[in-house]
Amino acid sequence: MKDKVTIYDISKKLNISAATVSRALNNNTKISLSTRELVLKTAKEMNYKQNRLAQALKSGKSNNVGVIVPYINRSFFSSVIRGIEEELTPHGYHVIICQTHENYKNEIEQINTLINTQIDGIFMSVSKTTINTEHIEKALAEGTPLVFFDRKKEVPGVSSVIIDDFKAGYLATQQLIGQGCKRIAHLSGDLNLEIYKNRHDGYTKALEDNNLEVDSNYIIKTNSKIESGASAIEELWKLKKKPDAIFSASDYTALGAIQELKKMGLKIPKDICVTGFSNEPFTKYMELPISTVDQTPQTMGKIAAQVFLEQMGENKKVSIEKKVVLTPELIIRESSNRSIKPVSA
Amino acid sequence: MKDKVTIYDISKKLNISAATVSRALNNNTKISLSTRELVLKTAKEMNYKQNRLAQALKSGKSNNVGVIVPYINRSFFSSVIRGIEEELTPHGYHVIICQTHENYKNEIEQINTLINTQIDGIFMSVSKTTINTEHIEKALAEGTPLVFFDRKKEVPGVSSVIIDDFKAGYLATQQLIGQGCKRIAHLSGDLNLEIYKNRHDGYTKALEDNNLEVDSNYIIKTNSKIESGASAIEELWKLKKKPDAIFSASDYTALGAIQELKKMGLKIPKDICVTGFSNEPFTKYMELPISTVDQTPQTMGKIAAQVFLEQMGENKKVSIEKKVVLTPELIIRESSNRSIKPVSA
DNA sequence: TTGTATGCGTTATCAG
DNA sequence: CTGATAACGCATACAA
Repeated sequence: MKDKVTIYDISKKLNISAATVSRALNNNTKISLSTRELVLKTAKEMNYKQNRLAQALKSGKSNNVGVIVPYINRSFFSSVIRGIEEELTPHGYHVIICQTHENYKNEIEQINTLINTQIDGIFMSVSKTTINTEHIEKALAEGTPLVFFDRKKEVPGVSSVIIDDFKAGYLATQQLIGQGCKRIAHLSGDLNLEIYKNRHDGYTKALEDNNLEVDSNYIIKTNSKIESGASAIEELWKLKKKPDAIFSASDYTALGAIQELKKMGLKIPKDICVTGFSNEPFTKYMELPISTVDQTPQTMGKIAAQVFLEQMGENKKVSIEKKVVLTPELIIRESSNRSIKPVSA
Repeated sequence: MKDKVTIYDISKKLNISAATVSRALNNNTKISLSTRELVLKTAKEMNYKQNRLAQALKSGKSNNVGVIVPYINRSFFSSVIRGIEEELTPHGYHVIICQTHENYKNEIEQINTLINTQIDGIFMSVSKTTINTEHIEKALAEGTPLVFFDRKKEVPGVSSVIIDDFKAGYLATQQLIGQGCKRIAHLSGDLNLEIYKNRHDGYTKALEDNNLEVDSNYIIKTNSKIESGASAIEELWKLKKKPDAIFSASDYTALGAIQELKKMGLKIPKDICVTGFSNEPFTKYMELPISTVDQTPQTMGKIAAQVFLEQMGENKKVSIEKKVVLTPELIIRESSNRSIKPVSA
């Protein structure tokens, strides 16, 4: 509609050159105070808006970053994105979001179109089906810095911000042992992802350190869905020795497990303790609040953004690789706490 | 790092003009099949990536849209964004996200910087503190199409996609009446927002239609927080005639109310029925699942995107104004259903 | 069908 | 301190 006003329009009106107007607007080079103020004033009067596109083309910097996640409406991911946005907005960056739907092919596609739009950086959590890292290496070769968060792959030159999933698995299991549990089952996720592998390893290490047997029958692979938790319990209850605790790598499977256990008439935490993972909002609100591990997603996003900013600050020739590992927080609630009286919420 | 390859590089290598390369790449104008294939082939070989920034500057179309919401990590908003992303990505658009933190000043700021980046359109849910609509009118005057979703303001020429909050309030209240409830309290939100006003109005209309008195003492303003729901109950219980049902405009206040009611020893739904709003994930997972209203956020996002696409298709001179009203779905769960036996989940 | 020239809005590099 | 000019990468009107 209304034609956008450019520095040219201002220069004409003021009978000065566009270059001068540009300088006045960016107030870096030496320029007379009087003309600068004049330019600033008339710019405002004429409702001038800088065209960031032209500026981006000229400078090669778009001031946009891309965030690639499996699904944006998952509590964890949207919280990370919130952290990224809040850290980057004050620095003039905009955040573009992309979803992979846990699909490797989409992930490649998203990276490519992001690169085409001259993105300044990419934040990503790889999808479950991602095995190869060629697409990531290509992005790097293209000169686009990349930061992994939570779900990472080993790629030289790529920074990452994760939590210590091993420690989280260890602490959670240790706490269950502390409640007197001896036969602790683990509902695991896709071991193709490091996070699930590490939670699993932390779990087994805790068992070993406490001289408890690691029984592969007690380790069930699940897919982070509620139903998956219920069927895992069914499977476990076919065993001769039933578990007396469940450490689930996901809150959803933990919930499904709890629902199934209750259906079978078991009392939680008296008969069996349960701990989940991720601190999904619902775990806190249940009448039987579920113990879980908080991954501090918002902080994770903020740190990832800071790592990116650092990277942009350096002379970008060297790709400094920074590995940040955040400490997870075990949140002990009623589902794994036998020492408190259950108070109905 | 590696220098980006341009159409110029291709043209040099092939001894043809850059214009021809451009045409071949966009395969619209008449061009010989042989050269087009040659260009396409060598483009791939040279790992050519189209610079969408330059293209955007040239065409005046950035292929980016902005989405402005209070907080991105709220289930409702992230689901709407998911819908928008999924509808727009196939059309080559990227989605930029902005948060207002329910702050009017931030909202203005966000709109302005979005316009500076030559965004092609804006989707937004206004913040609670937004009264004035000048900033929105300015965006329109600038030529940027805008689509409201859920939380809208009356601005001429702006399309919107919302749910029928009046109907939702009416249906929810009606259902409570159907359970035999006669003294239904309403935990309302900020009436500055149309959505809360409409839920409120639907509530009162249902009462009137059933010859039940509308008692202003039964209408408590809350802020969508859990604690707010608890204190609302405290306040209501100071009344001589206690309510026998609660229709809350938010799931969080409904949850707070339920917690407080249980603390006081009341049985839900026997002694009192409760219905919330938004279908937050936790309402489904509770041991006492909470009745609520589903706003079909993902669909809302998809429709909003479609309205935008239509708008872009038309000759953009006329700002067609489209008002879409989606039908909410009342989800009746145990907290307001006296006819089913409570089955512990 | 293809090439030449120009401009999108900025900024950087020169002169002056 | 300021002005003219080129360039970022692409797409189009026009000419050939």
